[in-house]
Amino acid sequence: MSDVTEEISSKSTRELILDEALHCFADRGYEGTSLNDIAAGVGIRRPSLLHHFPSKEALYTDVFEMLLSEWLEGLEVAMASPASGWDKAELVIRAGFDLFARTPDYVRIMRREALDSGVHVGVDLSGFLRPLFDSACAYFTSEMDAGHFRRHNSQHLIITGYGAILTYFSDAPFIDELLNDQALTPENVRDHCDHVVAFFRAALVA
Amino acid sequence: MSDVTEEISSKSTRELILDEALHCFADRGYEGTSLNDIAAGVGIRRPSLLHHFPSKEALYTDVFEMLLSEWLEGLEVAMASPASGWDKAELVIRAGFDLFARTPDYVRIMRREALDSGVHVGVDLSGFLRPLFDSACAYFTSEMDAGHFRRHNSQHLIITGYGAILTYFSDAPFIDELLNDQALTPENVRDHCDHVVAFFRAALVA
DNA sequence: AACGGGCTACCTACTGGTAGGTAGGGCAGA
DNA sequence: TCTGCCCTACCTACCAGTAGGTAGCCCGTT
Repeated sequence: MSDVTEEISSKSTRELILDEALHCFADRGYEGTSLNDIAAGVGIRRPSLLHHFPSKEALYTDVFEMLLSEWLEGLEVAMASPASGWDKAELVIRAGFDLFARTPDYVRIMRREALDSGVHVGVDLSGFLRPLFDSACAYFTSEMDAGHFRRHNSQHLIITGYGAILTYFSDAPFIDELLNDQALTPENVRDHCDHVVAFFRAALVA
Repeated sequence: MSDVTEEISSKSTRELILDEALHCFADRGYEGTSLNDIAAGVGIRRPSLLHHFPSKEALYTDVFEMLLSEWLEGLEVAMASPASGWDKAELVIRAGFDLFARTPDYVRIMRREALDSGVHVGVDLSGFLRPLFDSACAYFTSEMDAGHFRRHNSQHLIITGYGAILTYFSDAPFIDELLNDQALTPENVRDHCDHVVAFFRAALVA
């Protein structure tokens, strides 16, 4: 019970910090973000922030774990679907787009982490994502064996899909300039999602 | 004449600095790299480095302009090829892979720049790349109109390709972990290139 | 009275950048 | 051939500013 009240009373500021930290880290990266920036965004001083998190790295790790758990949850639900064949692949692609469109800041943090080879985060990133990767590989391979999909190397296929989907969100500011338009409006996200789905379908389904 | 000797004597250190800066910026980003890091890598002190470049930002801009000119050169040659239809698309994809495999550090800097919306660099990035983007769009659109390719939205198609190709190099450390293998060995790069070519061919060529 | 959550004031380490000095090569003129 | 000068490339020492983090006080709630 005391747990709960403690949670409620402290959660507000703590969550405000997590939200602001998420946004700052996504926007300017780990090194480019100072605790002063985050604290100022919340409306408190840096030492007050450090009252809630023991260090910058601990704060970052907490943000990153939020990210991972949300992704894992979102994708596992889609991958556990009883659908099969192309329907399931499309379902997972669309789930990924929904997930990433909902949390573009997460995508940019993940991309930065991939670039930095995970030096800032104290969690076992590959340990987290390998199971998803492996089960996705197994799915595509079995569908190819069954003749439902054209034959491709499953690992490379998934890496290609990962890059194609994530890039649209991570590089959104850059794509804005290329398109002379806002990449992340709901319509444009849907358009791109439809395109990726159609593209992968054309490549996979004979 | 005095120009030449001046160039020869100073070029060596200047180029060493540019090389080291390229590597550091790619590895740890603009904010994560200090001038001390770069100077130490070259084997000189920071003030000596600032003798060759007026500021950190100027050094970064020089590195980035090296990148842009090399990319522009490499891709324009491929895009100017007289080939047509799928042959030309494959040629450009393979040229891109060659280019990026030769200079993976450039890819990572470009990706960081895309994430940071180009705040560090004093050059007009979209102005540089828009012509390539637009002419690639025009090419695919005309080939689709001629019935050589399946119909897709050209802009989204190129963004998908851009993401699929670049990610393999920018996220190489991350992909290493996923594959339990070195992503950037010549064999693996060739394999992935072959995969992307086959994948795009399957999606585009009816 | 105890305490949670904020504050000011401070610390050390390090940042990008500057000031000023030095070693040594190239070169014009005696 | 020697001498004096300039220039490049590097150095040490320092600057102001900012980073992350700590110590300790204040104050409203319980």
